Amino acid sequence: MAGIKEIAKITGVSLATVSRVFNQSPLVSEKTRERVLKVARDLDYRPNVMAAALRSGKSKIIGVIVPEVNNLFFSGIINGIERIVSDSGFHIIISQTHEQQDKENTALNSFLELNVGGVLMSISKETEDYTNIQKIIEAKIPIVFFDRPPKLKEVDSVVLDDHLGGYIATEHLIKNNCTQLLHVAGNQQVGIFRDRKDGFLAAAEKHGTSGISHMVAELKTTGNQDLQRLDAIFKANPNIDGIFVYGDEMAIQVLQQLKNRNLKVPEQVKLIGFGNANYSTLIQPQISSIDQENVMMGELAATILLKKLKEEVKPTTKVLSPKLVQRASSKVVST
Amino acid sequence: MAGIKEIAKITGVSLATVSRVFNQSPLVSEKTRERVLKVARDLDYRPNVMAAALRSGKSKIIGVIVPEVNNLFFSGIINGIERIVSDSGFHIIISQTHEQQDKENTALNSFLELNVGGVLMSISKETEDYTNIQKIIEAKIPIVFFDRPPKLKEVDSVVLDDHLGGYIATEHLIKNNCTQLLHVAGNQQVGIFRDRKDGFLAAAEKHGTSGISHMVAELKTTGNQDLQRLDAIFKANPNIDGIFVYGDEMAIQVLQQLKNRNLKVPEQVKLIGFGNANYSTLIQPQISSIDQENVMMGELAATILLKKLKEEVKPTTKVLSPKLVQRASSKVVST
DNA sequence: AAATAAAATGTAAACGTTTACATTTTATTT
DNA sequence: AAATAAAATGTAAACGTTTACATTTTATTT
Repeated sequence: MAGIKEIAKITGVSLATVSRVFNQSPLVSEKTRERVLKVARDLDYRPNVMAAALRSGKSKIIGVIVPEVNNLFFSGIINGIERIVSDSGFHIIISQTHEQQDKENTALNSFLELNVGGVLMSISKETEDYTNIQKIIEAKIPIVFFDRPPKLKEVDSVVLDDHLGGYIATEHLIKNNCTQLLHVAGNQQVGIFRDRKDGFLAAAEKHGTSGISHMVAELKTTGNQDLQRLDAIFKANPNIDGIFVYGDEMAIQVLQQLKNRNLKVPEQVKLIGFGNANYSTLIQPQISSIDQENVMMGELAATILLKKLKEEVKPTTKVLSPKLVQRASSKVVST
Repeated sequence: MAGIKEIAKITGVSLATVSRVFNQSPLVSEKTRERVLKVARDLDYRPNVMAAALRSGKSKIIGVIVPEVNNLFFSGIINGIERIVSDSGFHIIISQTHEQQDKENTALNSFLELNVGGVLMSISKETEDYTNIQKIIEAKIPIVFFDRPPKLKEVDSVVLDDHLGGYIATEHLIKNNCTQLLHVAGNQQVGIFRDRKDGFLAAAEKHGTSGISHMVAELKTTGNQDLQRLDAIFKANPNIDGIFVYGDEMAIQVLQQLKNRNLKVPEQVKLIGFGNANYSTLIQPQISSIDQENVMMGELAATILLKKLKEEVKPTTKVLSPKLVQRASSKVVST
């Protein structure tokens, strides 16, 4: 395998100059640059990332930490990141936390060992101790958070406006003539679920004067108990005609419950989920949802990181707006 | 950040000896080993992976290539790999091909640049040219394939017995009193889908003498046309009472179709999918499926790779047996 | 106790780059 | 044309390990 040395010898130029060519230094004439690149191509030269990393103290690796890889939201983000990073010469290394702080710490330590050039991450639900994140920051490794930033100031992050998402979903139901609203809310320990509920409340209360009533059912577990509680609510409140569910997976199950009660969707009850998961479309009727713009989120986070790798920029928080995706489950049906 | 040099100085031992300690060389006395490890702990020493990789030509990184990360099958495999590799000091780097050969090549080249210690991969559906894989093999980098090996001899691989899976699924339907069998088959270009179909045929034909009849509907696209064709089949063959679908995602859609035709599942028609995806349980009735033992597959592939990293072992192909997971959609109902 | 073998340790070069500093070449100004 | 500034190139050390080979120490055999 040819190295910088061979290229230097063949082109009759010094090691330093060859190195400069590959690091796009402006301190090299067009003529020699071309000569060097030609020889490099001929020799099928590929820079030794390890050597460069050792000498410079920074590797061409970007560490990505997500709670779970097998999740449409996060895998979409990863795709967005890949799209941006792929032609920048950086390699991506993905770690999962499975929502466990110790796995997160292991991953962060791994990144330190690898001298990663930068980090993109979403913190786990469990994480409350930020010392490992601080280590990264102290090591001057640029880090950008997406979706779930830590409660620290002066950090870069790209997040979704979940409050707005809840608001949009609810307003959509109201516009489509729903008057008795129900929000099936997720675990209120989780910030984003709280935001979605608050968005629901804000929209519902805004229209409260015009005969709109609303209620919230908060789910605790993911087991069958929750579903039974929900069913009891449907039984006790037969007038419910619009439901906003905090997530698509639960929305599918709510749809099943409604079917079991012989409530027609969307004729009698309109339904909207959150997350725009692909299985929203596997079922009949297809379920309306709120798209989280996750690919965009990944692209943005990566873009910010790449910029930080080049120059000093002060921390920013970018807030993305979710988008309504209307499908059959919330359509107005003329009778 | 402390290095091997500081440790050597403090313990009064040479660089080489310190290095030996961290590489579990047997050529170091218990006494000095302990002394070195103690000092290392005190200094919070962490070996510089880059330097080691540069000198030895092999990095402590294992490259993993999957078609798609957002896929329960592959993410399960990744989890299996992580479980085995995590406490071996190796780092995992995951790349997706999105079933495109050029992305696969990019990933493989990336791995060469990073001097990965080993590779675990499942080739993309598109891949027919193995030159990049050969490059890895020529570079003496151990490689183990899972689920989709290339058509090369002398490679290590861990695969699923899809034929057996199809057979088990079909036999399950027959045992549960189905006599008019339908197999909804996937794209026959794909080897595993062919195997599943062959398994179906083998089981059906074995019982053909005892009044079992069977037919196959092969799907070409994933669009609505296929669903319409299927519906036509159901209409023309109202006696079908057992359906084996090549995958769970399609199985959900088949279930919808059956419901639309007012065919009761499992009372009138029994249904079984393949893959044991989590959404099989989101819907009513929950869909029976064939579990692909993917976590086990990842664990096994990783185990084989780690062994290959230590010693010379000759290529093996390990075939895993899929398992039946029975749920409501194929239960026998007493009337 | 001497001779030999085995175990433990040490020396020094090397892996392939980057980079601070020095030097040379080219372009610009007077 | 000389003086100066800017651009391009070169030199050599360094990054933190590993490892072939050499040497010393310890254990074993005669």
